[in-house]
Amino acid sequence: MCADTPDYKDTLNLPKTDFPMRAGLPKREPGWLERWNEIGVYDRLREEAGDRPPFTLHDGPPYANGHLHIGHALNKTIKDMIVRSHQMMGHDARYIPGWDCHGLPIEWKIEEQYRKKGKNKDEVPVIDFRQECRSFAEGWIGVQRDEFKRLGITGNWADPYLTMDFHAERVIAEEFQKFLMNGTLYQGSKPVMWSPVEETALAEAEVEYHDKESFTIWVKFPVTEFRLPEADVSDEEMSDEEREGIAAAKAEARDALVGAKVVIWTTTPWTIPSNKAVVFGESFSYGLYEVTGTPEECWANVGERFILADKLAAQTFAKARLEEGQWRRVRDVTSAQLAGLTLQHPLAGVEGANGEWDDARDFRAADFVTDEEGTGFVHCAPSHGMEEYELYRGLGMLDRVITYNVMDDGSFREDLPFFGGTRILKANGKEGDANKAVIDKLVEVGGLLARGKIKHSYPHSWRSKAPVIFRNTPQWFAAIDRPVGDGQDQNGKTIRERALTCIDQVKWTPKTGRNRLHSMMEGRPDWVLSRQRAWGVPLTCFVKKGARPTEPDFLLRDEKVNARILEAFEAEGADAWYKDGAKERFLGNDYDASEWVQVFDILDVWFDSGSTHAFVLRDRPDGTKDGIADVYMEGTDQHRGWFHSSLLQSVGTTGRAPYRNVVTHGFTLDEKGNKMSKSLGNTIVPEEVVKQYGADILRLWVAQADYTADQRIGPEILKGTADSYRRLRNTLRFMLGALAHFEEGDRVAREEMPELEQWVLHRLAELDEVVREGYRAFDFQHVFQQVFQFCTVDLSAYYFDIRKDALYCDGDTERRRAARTVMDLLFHRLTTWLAPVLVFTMEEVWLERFPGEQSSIHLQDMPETPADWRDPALSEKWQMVRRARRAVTAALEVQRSEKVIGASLEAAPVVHVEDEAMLAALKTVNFADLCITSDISLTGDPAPQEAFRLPEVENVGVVFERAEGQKCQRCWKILPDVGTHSHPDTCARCDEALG
RNA sequence: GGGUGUGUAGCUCAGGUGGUUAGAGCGUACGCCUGAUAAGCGUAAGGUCGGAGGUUCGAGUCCUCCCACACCCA
Repeated sequence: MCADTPDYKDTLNLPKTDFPMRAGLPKREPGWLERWNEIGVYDRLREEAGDRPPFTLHDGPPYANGHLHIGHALNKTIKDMIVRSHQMMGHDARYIPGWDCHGLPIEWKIEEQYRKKGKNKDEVPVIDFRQECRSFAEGWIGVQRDEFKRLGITGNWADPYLTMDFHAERVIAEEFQKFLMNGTLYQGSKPVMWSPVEETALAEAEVEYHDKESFTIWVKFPVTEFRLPEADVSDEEMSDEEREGIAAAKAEARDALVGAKVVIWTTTPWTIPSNKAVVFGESFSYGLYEVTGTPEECWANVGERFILADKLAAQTFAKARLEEGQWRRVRDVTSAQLAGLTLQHPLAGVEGANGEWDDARDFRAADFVTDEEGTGFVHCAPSHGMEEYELYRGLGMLDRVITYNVMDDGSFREDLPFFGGTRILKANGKEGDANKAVIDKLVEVGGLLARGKIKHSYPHSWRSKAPVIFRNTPQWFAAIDRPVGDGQDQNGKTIRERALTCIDQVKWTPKTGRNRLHSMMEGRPDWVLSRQRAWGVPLTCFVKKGARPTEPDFLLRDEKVNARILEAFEAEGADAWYKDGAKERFLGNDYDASEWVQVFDILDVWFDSGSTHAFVLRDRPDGTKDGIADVYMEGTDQHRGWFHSSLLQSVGTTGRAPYRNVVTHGFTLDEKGNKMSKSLGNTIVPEEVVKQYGADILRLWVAQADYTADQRIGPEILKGTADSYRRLRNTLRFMLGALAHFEEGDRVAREEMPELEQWVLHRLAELDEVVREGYRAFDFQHVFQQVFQFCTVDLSAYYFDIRKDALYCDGDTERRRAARTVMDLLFHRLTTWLAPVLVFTMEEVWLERFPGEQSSIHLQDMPETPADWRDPALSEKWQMVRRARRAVTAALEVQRSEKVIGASLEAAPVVHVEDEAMLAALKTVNFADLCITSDISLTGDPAPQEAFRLPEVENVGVVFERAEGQKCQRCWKILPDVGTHSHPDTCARCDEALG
């Protein structure tokens, strides 16, 4: 540049904006939150909803306990993006956040506080205890609400739903009463972990495992009979010889097996009196063994025969003190033969037993038998073991195998022969006398083969540190295969039938959710509704004193009693159940209170949350018309949790599902795909991310991940997310700069625009469909990826790069006005499309252009796309143009790397186009502008040998030529006419622009 | 131990019904620009498609087994 050439920089229309390149989100986000609060965005959208179609995402309530972790953040962010995107697509999208308030973890915390103060829970009145639980939950609700809001989650935070609201407690009780009245409620029993010391049932989370030394015994169960299945000899095809052979073999086996003893091994001798069966493993190899010699002290006799798993025989005999050579294997025992055996309890027929154990024991194969330890046979006391209980429940034989031998305090019932009154554990938790009594009796009757002690991991009470036992306890169940009988049978008669039918009326995202829930529903047992706890909604019912559960008038079913309970709960909460005189109050004058027992179990908290559809969707003014939610959205673990209990509950009370869509997200893992844990030090806490990067980065991480599967998060991933954010932010910043002082009068109609602008509009029309379809399918990842790539590939690297020349250097030309019109249209679309994800940043961008106290992107809808923007023919033409451009750009790159040129404006290449259609197309556009060269020549002549070609762009050869002329000091193009105009060192265009 | 699901470049993801040298963006390296400047443009490197068998003329895509991780259950 000559010394006397003016500096033209100030005469250009350079981008002008105060929008900062760096966001400073952690500091600035709270300001926008404050602003939305002042505007009252959520409420205003509700007020202005008019006849917008409603859209309701029903919140699955988090547990009101502790600070938020990354899973909470993921969960609520997805929900928020669903709600916001539907709002902006034209719905009235409502969202009422909720909290799950009742239940064990809160009870614990309160008990823990008691222990610190040296107080005992049992000495505190229940109502006081419940009140403390309530305040505890309230405290955490406040904390979590603030933490959720900080993430930019919108919703009715002023009036959330709580499962401990009085109305909620009333509805939960009311829903329970529906099960009471329609006959699906019944009392049964089930083995649970029971602490004899505290005389209470324990949940899995309330036990801890410690090493414990236990008695271990090997017990003989005599074989009394052997019978092969009839089918074996009645086969018509069989010859007489075969028949005789089988009969002979059968007789031989019978001689060998009857009188032999099946040996079981157990570490809980006290369960032997409750034994009802023995099971074996179908695939193990078993043998018949005979004792051929014995040492001095031994409980086996010469000639005694035992059936054992071959793999475990030697070690069993060793425990019985037999030495090598004092026993021999006689023969195989096949599983078919095992199945033909009949067993007897070792105490059968013993004098003084009063026939207690005389019935034949059930004997069959089961899949929980192991051949790793023991004998290959497992003794079953289904009252004291989960696996055995499940086995016999599945067989429908529970009534034959359930015993009631063990009392609350761990003692045997008084009338149990030999052992009545003995205790498994003493009151102080130490070993009682029951095990010894059982062992002694077995020795006395010759029922024991061996004994020993073993150290093993065993569950202990978290509170008393004493060992626990498995014990069947009375519990309340909802029968899921019994006809409900409420007349709402359009989807089936029983709860299970209805649930299975309804699953197929729901849309599952991802689709695999359907099968997950379906298989669970097919296989699940009756719903155990009762918990022996204090903080929750009680099972509001009465049972007749002295009546058995099977008697028809066992349960009190009276609408008037129910109504009194509900009225009290509505006004006073479920505490009313625990107040003095509650029984008399609710039973009223119609019943003699002394004849009825008030039930004090509380409902499974899954029943609470399973009922939210009733007290939220059905009952709230901002619920839904039909009580059904458009969407339930939770983690995949909720197939067994909330999706499951909500469906069971809803189907049992309304006959249909409470949701139309079920969306699930996976779990959040660390960067390597492992579970996060404090001990591994790989946890990412939302609060930290917000502090370091801002909530928008966390939200963007959610949008970039495939949330339907497990996702990963970690320092590197967050850094990548922040990088993407910056790229996008700068693109928006450029738009803002280009739009400075844009006015309505500058607007140019589509048909007046250059084709390049029309092509951008075509892309916008395409994207509009992608965005809306994506949001409707809850597929944020696809939406964001498409929009983001559009911004980088189509805008930043192409359209913006090309139009910088016109935007900066043109005077008030139609070309420039068209470009700015497109910028404006882009602005409205990009901001609204991205607002559901980047709630803070899009507000910032929006306010930069449309400041104002009441202004907010979140009050906007996504603009409709005019039908004529879509122009497939134009699009096809411009794909061709862009292909040719790629060849030119690549050709220039060669010159650049060889230091022939720096900027592309130094070039004016000759482009040989050997395709007529392409040549014709290129001639209709300003190809030099598109390639950002000072000039370009188009020719149909065949390209010379030395021309540059791209293998993927056929029929185009580029011959490099340097641009002729001088550099225009204003627009930097190199043109021949520079210097011939009134403004020194300018080209014609710039000269005119300068006026 | 059982059931379900996931596994494609450093990162986030595309890859209808099996068919040419497996794609994109980000990041990285290098170059250009210095009028989007702690920015912008371009080029390049980078993958035994978790592993091993099998079906097929041909498999990231179908089948079997295995491995890793996760969730649910026992």
